[in-house]
Amino acid sequence: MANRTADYVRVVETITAQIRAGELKPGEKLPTYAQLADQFDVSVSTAQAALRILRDRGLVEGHQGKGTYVAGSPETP
Amino acid sequence: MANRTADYVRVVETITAQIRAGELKPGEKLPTYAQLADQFDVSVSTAQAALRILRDRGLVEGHQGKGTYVAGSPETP
DNA sequence: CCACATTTGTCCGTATGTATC
DNA sequence: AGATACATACGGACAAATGTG
Repeated sequence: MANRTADYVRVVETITAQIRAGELKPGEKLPTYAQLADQFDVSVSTAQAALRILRDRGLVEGHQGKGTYVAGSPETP
Repeated sequence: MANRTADYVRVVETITAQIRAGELKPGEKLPTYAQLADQFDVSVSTAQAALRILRDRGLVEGHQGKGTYVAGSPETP
């Protein structure tokens, strides 16, 4: 027992909470893969896996060469 | 045009279609990672990534040591 | 227009842990 | 005790898009 939460789940939940709390607003840019990996003390691969899920859930949108942005803005579709 | 679909997306969509078509019924066991990787001609890592998304969407449920099963059965929650 | 750095996106292989049989 | 199978984590490699000089 004492189920340890997986790292990528923690990243997903933390960012999700920040969005729902309004700390990250629609259209706003998230940190890069490398920065998130550094902040959460995980590898870039793990940070990518977390963002992949957030993309799949429609919470964020990634744009190659630019960055990852919070979805929900009227300008994003 | 000619949008090249990512391998893991193709796996996700194929399995999703099979479930929605009733080809894979709730409670039924899916092939193993290795078998799926072989069928779709992708690596095990890619097959895992696809199943991770299907789990995240609640379409399937994984059980360590047993296998991955189609969700929606009254016995699965 | 071209070269370069940055950043996201995808894919692969491997290692380790945990649960089941 | 050993084999099988899912779950997580890491690192490396390459492509594609963007922005800058």
